[in-house]
Amino acid sequence: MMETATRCQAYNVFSQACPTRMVLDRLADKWSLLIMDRLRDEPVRFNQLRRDVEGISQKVLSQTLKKLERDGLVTRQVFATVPVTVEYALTALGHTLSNTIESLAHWAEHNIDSVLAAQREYDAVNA
Amino acid sequence: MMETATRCQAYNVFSQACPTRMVLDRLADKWSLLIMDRLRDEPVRFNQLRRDVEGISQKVLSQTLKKLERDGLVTRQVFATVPVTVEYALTALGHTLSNTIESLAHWAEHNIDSVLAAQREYDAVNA
DNA sequence: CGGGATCCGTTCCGATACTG
DNA sequence: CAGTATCGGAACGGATCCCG
Repeated sequence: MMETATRCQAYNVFSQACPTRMVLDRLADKWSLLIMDRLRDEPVRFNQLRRDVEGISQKVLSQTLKKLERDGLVTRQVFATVPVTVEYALTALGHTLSNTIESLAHWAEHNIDSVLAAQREYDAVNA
Repeated sequence: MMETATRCQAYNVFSQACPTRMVLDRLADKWSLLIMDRLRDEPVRFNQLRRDVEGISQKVLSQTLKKLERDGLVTRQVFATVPVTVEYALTALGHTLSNTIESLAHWAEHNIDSVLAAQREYDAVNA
């Protein structure tokens, strides 16, 4: 388990060279987790994804999907219809991650009120 | 549970107005999760945090801590020593989130090899 | 020690236009 | 339908200087 030279020790998770941090850095953007969450239950086509993940531009969607595909989390399948159809889906690896994403979403759902309350209080004090 | 007007339904997690997305947007930056992970076990002072979370600048650390404090995830305690001492720590709310963060870190630790392999393969094909 | 203020390059990102 | 290419503004983020 610890034979990989680049793998960080537990006490060194914060080092820049730590691969865990590399993964975290890659996923900690505005859209990646959201897109993966949308793909959790079914394959989705490009423009459908664009409509469902509200607010994302087509450029950024394209870029993000490419990164997720490169990381082995998402597959891109082209169907030779006219016009062409492209389906994006989670890989097996992607599915293992989506469980964690869901727990993050659940935390947010359950604690949004506390967060909003804290923000209001903070803003009231720091007027 | 669903009485809050701004809370999204399960089928609408991707809407911009969804509070779950607001929380996700806030945490999905380069440093927030990393800082919270460092605070998991003990309160940490500003410059110690700066040293431990490798690569973060003092400006960005300061900004990120302020946001985390505003969200009610982190507390800031000032001690009137000379020179002044400031300790950052997780709130109770912050601790409930840190469990999820840890599972994300564990996923990364366990699957980094698969991700790196996928990247190499992708780069080889798209030369 | 724990920041704030400023400057400045880079990256991000949205809008628009175009293509197979 | 599923993208790519280009442009320009906005936001991010690092380096430096300064202060209580």
